[in-house]
Amino acid sequence: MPTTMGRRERKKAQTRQALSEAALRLFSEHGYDGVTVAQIADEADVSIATLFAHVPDGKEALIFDDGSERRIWLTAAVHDRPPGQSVLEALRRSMAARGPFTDDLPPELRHKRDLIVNTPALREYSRKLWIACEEALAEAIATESGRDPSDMTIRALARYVLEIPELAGTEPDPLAALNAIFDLLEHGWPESPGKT
Amino acid sequence: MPTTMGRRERKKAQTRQALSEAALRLFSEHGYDGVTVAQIADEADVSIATLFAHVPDGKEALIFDDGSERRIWLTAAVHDRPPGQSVLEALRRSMAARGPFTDDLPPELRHKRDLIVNTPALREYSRKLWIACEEALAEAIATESGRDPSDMTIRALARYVLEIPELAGTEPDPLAALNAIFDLLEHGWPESPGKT
DNA sequence: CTCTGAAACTATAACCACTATAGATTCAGA
DNA sequence: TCTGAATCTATAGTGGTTATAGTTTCAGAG
Repeated sequence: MPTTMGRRERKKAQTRQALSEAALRLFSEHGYDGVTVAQIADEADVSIATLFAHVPDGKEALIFDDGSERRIWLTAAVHDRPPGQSVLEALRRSMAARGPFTDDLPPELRHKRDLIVNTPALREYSRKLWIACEEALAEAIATESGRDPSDMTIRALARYVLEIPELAGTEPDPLAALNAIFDLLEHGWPESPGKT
Repeated sequence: MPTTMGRRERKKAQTRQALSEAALRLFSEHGYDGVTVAQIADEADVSIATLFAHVPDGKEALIFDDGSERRIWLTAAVHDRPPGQSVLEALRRSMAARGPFTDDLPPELRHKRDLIVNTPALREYSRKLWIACEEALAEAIATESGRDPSDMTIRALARYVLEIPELAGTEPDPLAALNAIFDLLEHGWPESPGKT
């Protein structure tokens, strides 16, 4: 067997990519709500049934991958951090280099990111993909900090970290927002005890 | 004008309540996905068009109110807290007495709460209602703590607090989970600096 | 009390996302 | 080469949701 997949899987990947590109092109041109899945299927030259066979999560999932890349990337960021660096610091730096927080991206990806951030349905689905990593991230943090993985504090921390892209992504200065949020998570809410 | 509304608004409220009750009854009996909006409209003896006129947010919104009650309740919890009590402490106590965190409720409301917690679509919509209060809560916190309302730290705090019902609601001991999360928000993530 | 206009309701038809089914084609491995 | 599974297709259907146009019901003005 050759290292490249067989013709079958190659065609499958081609079809999936054609759908992804068609969707991104049409969304950019007419807006998310201005495009029907029928148009996308047409543009990619497949039937509607085929479209849904490739993208079981529906219309919003068309321009995303299946999310496994995110999960791997996250757990790696936690486990492979340099010595002496805290888990939160590692997550902060990794996130800052990614997603909505840097403009150091090919223009094509920037356009895609802007489309996602400015389209509620896509932003929400992006959040879903992040949240789907909650368990994996919680496990990674539990391992690294020697705590119990069922500790609610860990689950909450994982959730709150994964919520950051949606929370900070729409801010005028996303990177500053990201840093402010990580500061909150590291040190807590700095309130003077109460009113007089 | 009498203190009670006119017949018109009374009938409107009646219809809305009939829809709400019909939906709750049918959801409880056949599950959320086992009921169509047509059945609900039928049970409430109105047309489908009328159903959507009363509940513009769609099927999931049928058993919820419009969310304004939540908003009022939240801002009151912050502004009317006893002297010497911190904002987070006030929110912690208020939330603990409500929603998924106490069983001190009429059995009818308990059933409704269980239905919501166990039905993904309803749980998600409940979260939406909470998040819709983010801006109001952020403003309240900003006022009480003398900070700038556009401070990202405040927005994040508000968001994280409003995320608690969904985060802790499914835990075996929701109240303990709620307290653990509030501890995290108050004191931050207590991590030893890093690995060797 | 009556008129008038707005609001609520209705039936109907349509749109769109999504699913189910059954059959045709294509490829992989025995 | 043969067999079976995967892919794709057309088709028809379900269900949520919206638009339209017309009818009934009420509130307030005169």
